[in-house]
Amino acid sequence: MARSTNARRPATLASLAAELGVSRTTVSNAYNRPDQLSPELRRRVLETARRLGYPGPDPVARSLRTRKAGAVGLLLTENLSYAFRDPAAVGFLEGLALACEDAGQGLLLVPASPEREDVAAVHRAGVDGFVVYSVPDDDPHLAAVLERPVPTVVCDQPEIDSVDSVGIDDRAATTALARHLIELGHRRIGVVCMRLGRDRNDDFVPLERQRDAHFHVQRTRLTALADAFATVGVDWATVPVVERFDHTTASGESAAAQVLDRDPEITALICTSDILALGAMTEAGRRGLRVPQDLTVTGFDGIPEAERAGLTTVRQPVLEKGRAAGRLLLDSAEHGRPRRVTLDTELIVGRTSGQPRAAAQIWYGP
Amino acid sequence: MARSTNARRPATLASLAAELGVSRTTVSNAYNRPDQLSPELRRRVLETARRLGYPGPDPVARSLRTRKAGAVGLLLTENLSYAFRDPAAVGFLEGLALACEDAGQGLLLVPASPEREDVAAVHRAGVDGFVVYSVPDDDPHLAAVLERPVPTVVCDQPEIDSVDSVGIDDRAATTALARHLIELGHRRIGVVCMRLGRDRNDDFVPLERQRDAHFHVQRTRLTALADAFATVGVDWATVPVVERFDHTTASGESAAAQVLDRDPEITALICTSDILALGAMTEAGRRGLRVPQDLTVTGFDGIPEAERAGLTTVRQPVLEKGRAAGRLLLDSAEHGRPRRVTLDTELIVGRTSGQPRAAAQIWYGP
DNA sequence: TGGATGGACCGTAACGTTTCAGAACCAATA
DNA sequence: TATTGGTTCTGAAACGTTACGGTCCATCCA
Repeated sequence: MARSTNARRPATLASLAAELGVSRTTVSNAYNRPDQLSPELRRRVLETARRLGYPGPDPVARSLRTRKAGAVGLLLTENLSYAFRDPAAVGFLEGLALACEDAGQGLLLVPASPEREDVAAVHRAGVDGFVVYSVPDDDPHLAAVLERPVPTVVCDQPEIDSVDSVGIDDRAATTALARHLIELGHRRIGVVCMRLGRDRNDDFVPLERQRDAHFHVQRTRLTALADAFATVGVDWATVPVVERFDHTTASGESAAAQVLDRDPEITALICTSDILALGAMTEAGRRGLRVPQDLTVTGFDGIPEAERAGLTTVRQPVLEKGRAAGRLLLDSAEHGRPRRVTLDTELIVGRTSGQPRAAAQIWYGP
Repeated sequence: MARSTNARRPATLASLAAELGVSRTTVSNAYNRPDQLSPELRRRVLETARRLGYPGPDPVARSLRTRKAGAVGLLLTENLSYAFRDPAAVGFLEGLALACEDAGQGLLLVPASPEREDVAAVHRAGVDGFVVYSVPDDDPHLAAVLERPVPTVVCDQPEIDSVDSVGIDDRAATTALARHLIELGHRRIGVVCMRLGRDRNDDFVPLERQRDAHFHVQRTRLTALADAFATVGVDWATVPVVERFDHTTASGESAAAQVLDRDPEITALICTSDILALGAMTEAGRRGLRVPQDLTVTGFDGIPEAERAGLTTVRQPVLEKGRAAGRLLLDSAEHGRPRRVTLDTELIVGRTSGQPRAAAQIWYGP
């Protein structure tokens, strides 16, 4: 059977050069450095390439030779569904994508689901650097990234020696939020937080688990809350803290319910993300609790939906965070010590925080 | 000056083999096929690797040899900001990312801004296939993708010979929407659509430009509207159609204003996306027009925000679209003719469509 | 006419890996 | 003892490209 010309072994730069009777270098130059050969020869090369079905230099072979992949890897060990549904994560992604686009670099989403222990995807990623966004500090994927000999920027992670990082001052931001609540008079509070480790624990969080939390951001916020409320005599051990693995409004609802079931007397429910807070508001409404008269609810992030809802929260510049991470990674200038970028946050006092009933009596009482 | 051992030329599989006095094959096997060598030797290999700082097989070299990049390229020639701000696009991305994750493949966002004529990024992308999402049919990036000898799936694009595609029946969906409005009695309408070509034209759209629109989806929807309204005697040439380059609610606002300025008598404003429709509602409110009593507004996509707003729209399964595109691309089974996946849509009649004033008089008059 | 200049092109040597067919060895079987 | 079968390891050949350091030759100027 005669084979069509298409079916034969695909053309390469070398075969094209042979066909033309020129050197491989010349063919390479025809694509990469048009000024290095005569226009006439270049035309012939390109025409012959078309005739032979040569699709141009193979990107992988090129990468091998030039030692440049032209892409940045993004590691976010989060179930991708949640990542794309969390406006804060999407904003980060947008910022990072913009930085990459500006630099003409691709952005590779590395397939690393939390369940999958398989680190091979990290090894297989052909990238010039990694951005690691909010993964547990004991995640094997993170370890695998750090073993790769490429620059890395971590974001919302504990600082690592000799690795650049981007983040906010979670402690200061949380402290400001806590002070706001303290000044309003809240002393009996509950907390809803995101997952604290790689294992699922949709339940109350013992002090030990809070202290050993593997998500740096969550741990820092909890500690800051504990410290702030300690200054006004609140025993943190008595504060109900509930954790949710899935980062959804539904989680916020059920977690709020769990806290309120345990201690119906709390006057404020502090959530470590807006998504959770929005769910908590739903649950409050379901119980006939008015916000903020009966219950103060706060979030964290400052996503648009929270703003619309008038949520008291901490706004953080998520897009800038992504952009900063990208810039840091792509700015290849030599730098001795690791660079740290800390972005500003802003306490947004909305309509969901107010004085607790008891405090209100003190203020407005006889 | 003595150099630290770190500064010397990085270790490779070959140098590691030399150090150990074994063949390269054996070292390769130590990483990729542990069952092919004795546990003892494997331990030695891995230990020596650690000592020499060998980070494991280079992913690019591996890709060159295996002819697998382990990643899928996504081409969306849209300003990335708008892509990440459009819930429909994010939903698509989520679906595609899920499909890739399931298959253990990476997802590479190819940096191709609409302004940038530079197609090099497409050539440079080390991927096993491409997904092309809603780019103009004359986009040079698309042409570059089609020249690459890798499988491709196009989405929301005109069908291309021998290329798989995913989409919805835009014509049928739009026709259903138009019929709904026609049955309500609307005859005098205005249209707000997304951009129709690579050039910016934030203005009214002549018939010719509608017909020659390079965005398949927009073109199809406009044609379907024209045909549907033609059946009830509406001369499409008299229908104000306004285009906006940027896909934002602000665009929806200004476009609605432009239409209403031109013809304040219209009873329905049809927008080809929910984002635009939400903006149009804002503008209607600003003018004191009640929706739907004074003005009917419709969208397209069925994003959550539209649902909350009670928008009359067409819901399309954006996540499924992304997932289907990914599955199609990654299902490497040989298939003769190109595959076409058409997903179902649903007309959502919300609170933003009603009878026009004139029609209402007919119904409820004396 | 000699020498300098610069454009056009070339040959070789990597880049770091996987694959494939087999070699060497050893134990067990006939 | 010869044969078989299995495990463990090897050598050489790709995979397709670009970097580097040239050579060659026509042209220009003095």
